[in-house]
Amino acid sequence: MATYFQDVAEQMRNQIRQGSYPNGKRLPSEDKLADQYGVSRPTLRLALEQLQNEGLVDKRHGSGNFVRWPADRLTYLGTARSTGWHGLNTEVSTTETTADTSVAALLGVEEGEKVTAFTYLARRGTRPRSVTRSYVPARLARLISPDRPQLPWGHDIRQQLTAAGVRLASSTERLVARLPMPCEARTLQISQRTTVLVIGRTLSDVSGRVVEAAVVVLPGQCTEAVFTTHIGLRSDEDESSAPPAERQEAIQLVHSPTPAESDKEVSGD
Amino acid sequence: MATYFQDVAEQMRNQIRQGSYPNGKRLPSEDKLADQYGVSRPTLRLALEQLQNEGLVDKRHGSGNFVRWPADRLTYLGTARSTGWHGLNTEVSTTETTADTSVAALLGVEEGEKVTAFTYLARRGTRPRSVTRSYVPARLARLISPDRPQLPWGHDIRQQLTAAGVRLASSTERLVARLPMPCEARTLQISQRTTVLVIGRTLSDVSGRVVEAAVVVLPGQCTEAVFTTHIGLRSDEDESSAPPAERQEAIQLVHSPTPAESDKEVSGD
DNA sequence: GAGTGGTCTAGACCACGAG
DNA sequence: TCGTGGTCTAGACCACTCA
Repeated sequence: MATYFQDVAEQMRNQIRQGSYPNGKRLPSEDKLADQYGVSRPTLRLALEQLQNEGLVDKRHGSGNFVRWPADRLTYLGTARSTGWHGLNTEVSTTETTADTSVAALLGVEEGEKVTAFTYLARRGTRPRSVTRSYVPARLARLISPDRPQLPWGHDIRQQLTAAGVRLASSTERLVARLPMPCEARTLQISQRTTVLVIGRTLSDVSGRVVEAAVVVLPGQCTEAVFTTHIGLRSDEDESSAPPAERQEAIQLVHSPTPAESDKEVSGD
Repeated sequence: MATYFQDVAEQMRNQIRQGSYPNGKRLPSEDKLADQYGVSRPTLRLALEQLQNEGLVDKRHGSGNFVRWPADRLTYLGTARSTGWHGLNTEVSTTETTADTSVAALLGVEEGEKVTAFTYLARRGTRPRSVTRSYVPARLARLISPDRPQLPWGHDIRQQLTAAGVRLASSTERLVARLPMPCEARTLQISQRTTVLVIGRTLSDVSGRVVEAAVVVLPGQCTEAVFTTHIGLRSDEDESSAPPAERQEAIQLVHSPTPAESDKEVSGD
């Protein structure tokens, strides 16, 4: 009933979970595995693709396929409980730029207006685990100096805004599961065929203006996002105030890293 | 520079977005498209798979590939603003069963204890758009009667609990992007190779007990999830109270629709 | 340079849907 | 029944990694 590649995936999954292969160990080459399971290499590769999407296998071009078990997942914590996260080291870079169409729409400013972009790259060890691009209108950018960020998804910007006296009112986070754009795949060092979890976030102050907009891209295979809602006060009433934006086609990391390196790519390791 | 299948996908994407194909129209057969773009059918199918994951193409076995543009997305609204949703018709079925391991863990009850499961199937037209399985401990089940649900993801259960006097305190929603289990793919009528967005939700009362646990499975290609957080009160302080559960391997719809067929499915580990 | 995964081909056969 | 998409094969060549 099941297909070949599902069968093979099932068998390999069990092998890995039972610990037949230790974590970090290289699997036999795809040719050998194909022989071993009696299928062709394309079919075997479908099975590996499944396991990769489950976070059980880590493919490395030129090196091999590696076992990832237990498949540790990162947790993205929603705005309500944005605590720090251990085991990730995060780099930030700052760029002054102008809002393109999608950023302008998110931030609620005119297209071409000046904004400051903060790019967070979080790694576990040497492997990238998330990219965040956070945009702040120029008028607020001077309040922020993310030197040594403790928080991998730009939540320290919120803290700094608060500390600087900006009165924040609400945060909206919009999640989509999709395949990565080519540049995202490259930056995160994942295949273009594995899913990413994309979070578009806007932060508003008490006057309703958006003071920060961000896009977080996380490899679907090894992350989850958690949101906690306190139900104490009846917050169901005011839902007519801000209809959730009917058209927003693609939440995407608008790849324009620093104008200088925009032809070469970010990366580095 | 780019690969063939990305190139083809790009071209077809532009064609579709420019409206060269009207919404709902059948594309030429894969053989013809492969000829047309000068690639083999497997390569063309990779391109189609991309577009399918973007929600631009609807594949129907035996019938053809159909244009879906504009690619309307459903919006899952997090607990804070769980309003109704128009254009979906939802069916519910109720099952009394006993908690298996994963349900027991979610609900915080003993394995084997009696629980009531509500299964929501939401459709747009005839096509399924989400499956929700909501579990309530037997002691609370009598409070609930989801006759004619207005809400496709079981949020009416929360309303009924509130109406019955249960004092709710918080809701935690945990999102993962992954490939569907075979049974999920069948229920949602999607390919096993397109991603789903899975939301695990637990609802706790003021005493900290979990009163409802649910799993929502949404086709990634055509849904997004939105969470809004009000920042008025400082909710950052109490985050030590409930650490977000270190191990929860697979949030999955534990397919046991009718107890009868539960012996030959499921899997797990 | 040897070995690995990434991409691609040109076939084949099966399962499904509609007339 | 016929055309469609779903799966699978056995090769081929390229790009990457590492010794």
